[in-house]
Amino acid sequence: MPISLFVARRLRRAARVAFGWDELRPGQLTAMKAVMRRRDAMVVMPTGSGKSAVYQVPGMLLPGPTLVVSPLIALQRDQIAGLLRNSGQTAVAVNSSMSRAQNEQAWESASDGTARFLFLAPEQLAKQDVLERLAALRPSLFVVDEAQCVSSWGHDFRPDYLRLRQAAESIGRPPILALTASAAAPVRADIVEQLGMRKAHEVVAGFDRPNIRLEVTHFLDNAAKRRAVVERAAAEPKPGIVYVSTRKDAEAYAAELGELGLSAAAYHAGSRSADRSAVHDRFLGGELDVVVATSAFGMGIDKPDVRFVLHASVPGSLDAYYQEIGRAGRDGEPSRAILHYRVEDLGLQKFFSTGRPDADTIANVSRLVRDRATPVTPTELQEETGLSAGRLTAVLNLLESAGALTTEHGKVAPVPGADAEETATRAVELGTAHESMERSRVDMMRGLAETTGCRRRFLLGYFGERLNSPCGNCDRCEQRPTGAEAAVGAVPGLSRPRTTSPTRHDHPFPPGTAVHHPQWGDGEVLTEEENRITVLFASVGYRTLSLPVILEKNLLTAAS
DNA sequence: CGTTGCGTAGGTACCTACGCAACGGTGCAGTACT
Repeated sequence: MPISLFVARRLRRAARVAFGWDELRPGQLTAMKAVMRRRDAMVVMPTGSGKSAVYQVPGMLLPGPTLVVSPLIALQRDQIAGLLRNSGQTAVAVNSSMSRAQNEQAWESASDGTARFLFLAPEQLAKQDVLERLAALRPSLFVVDEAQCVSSWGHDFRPDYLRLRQAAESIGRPPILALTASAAAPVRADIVEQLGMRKAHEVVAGFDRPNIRLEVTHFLDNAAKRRAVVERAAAEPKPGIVYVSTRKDAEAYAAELGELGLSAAAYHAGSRSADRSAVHDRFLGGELDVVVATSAFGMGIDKPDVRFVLHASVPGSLDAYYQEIGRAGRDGEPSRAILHYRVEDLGLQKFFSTGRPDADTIANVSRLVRDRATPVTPTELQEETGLSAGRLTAVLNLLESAGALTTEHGKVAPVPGADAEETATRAVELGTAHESMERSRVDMMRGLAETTGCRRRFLLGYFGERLNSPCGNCDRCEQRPTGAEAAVGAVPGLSRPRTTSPTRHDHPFPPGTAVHHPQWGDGEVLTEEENRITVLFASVGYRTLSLPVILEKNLLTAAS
């Protein structure tokens, strides 16, 4: 019998015995087989599609324990409980919420084989003693759950995410499995690069959630928008989530909705953790009509019957938007994603997307490392520079990417022969490039809000998925119900007959085309609407280009 | 980048207008303190 059939049979049997599943979905099986063949794998599957099983089933069959890097301690608890409940498997976690004795106990069960799964936050893997213990465990699989965090948090907020590559190498480099529910192409590429994945097998399931109606309402006046948010949240079928961009707004809207007699609560990182988990539990338990939340309310919210997600303000990227609206309608019933849009609201998101380390700080840290005769610990550097731990790690990450320094056994040393000035400049450039990409992601959010075409087509195009006919379930489609999308791609001044083939284009840059721009280099066309296209450039991020202009000035060339 | 809150200048005895500074999101871990 061919080996792959044999592996598939083992996987199916394990899934049946442990989880009681009669069969595995095609995406699941493909990804599991890659894991069993000790290949690196990048898996993008929607929540609720059995994504966790991709590591849980092979984890039972592989010889060594499975290490799971997971961003939130609360999420780790849920998954440990879920594993025990669904399959009887014992899993443990090591983190700061537990006593020293509890953590010791967890290490013990991981090493004697009682626990097959060990959950850790990335910050744990920044510690030398943790790495040594992990190396001794000889894990068979290195899982990065919620892997979008590598890209979205690693560059600034939680820089230890960018050190996972080194961590994996120092514990014997087991195969890496990255799991996420949503990641556009550049995010996937960033994850693969930052984790140092080799020939990663990619499994990307469909992004479309056709039961969620997409809608955007434009406002000029802030007061009018705020009134409309309250009215809409009150009028929609419950339960629902209102996303806001500040803690203050969360409190304000929750209070207003409460005054209207709704059962509403605010959720953000500024509240006490007991209050936060109470809101979480009450929402999942069906006691709350509406949660008004910042982006803190997200991962781990798996409630099937959320009927609407209302954005009181734009999120910072289509990735964030998609994740947030994706919490609606998981039961497959009709649901709504409503965005209340003001162009001014993009300002706050632009602000959030800045904050890279400045050139002086980078040069200073580089000099300090270089001036030392021996490798230096980050703690020492922190004392000398006065930078916070996170800030310093972000600077070190940039300098390391630029080839200025290396980290070994938890100590930082200069790369022999590297030009100090050149590498510092390179580090600054890397920071700038990342910031430019982040800001272009905000522009894509604007693109969705301001598109004149089908919103779902735009959104799916961003994720690299092409929708050939308009969705019929967004406000744009409803405004132009007859042959609306036949006009897509039309250049003003050219009359063209309505076509039954919506994939025909009268320009050489349909979505999916690889293109080259003299200033921005290589890119790929993502979406098209009326007389413009959106291109993702590797160097500068997303750019929206006017078709008449690029055609007239011959600005863009199709690569193949 | 836009909103908000504070202080001051203006012209009129308290209230309005303006300018400028501060603020804005996501969590881990480890330490200090009840």
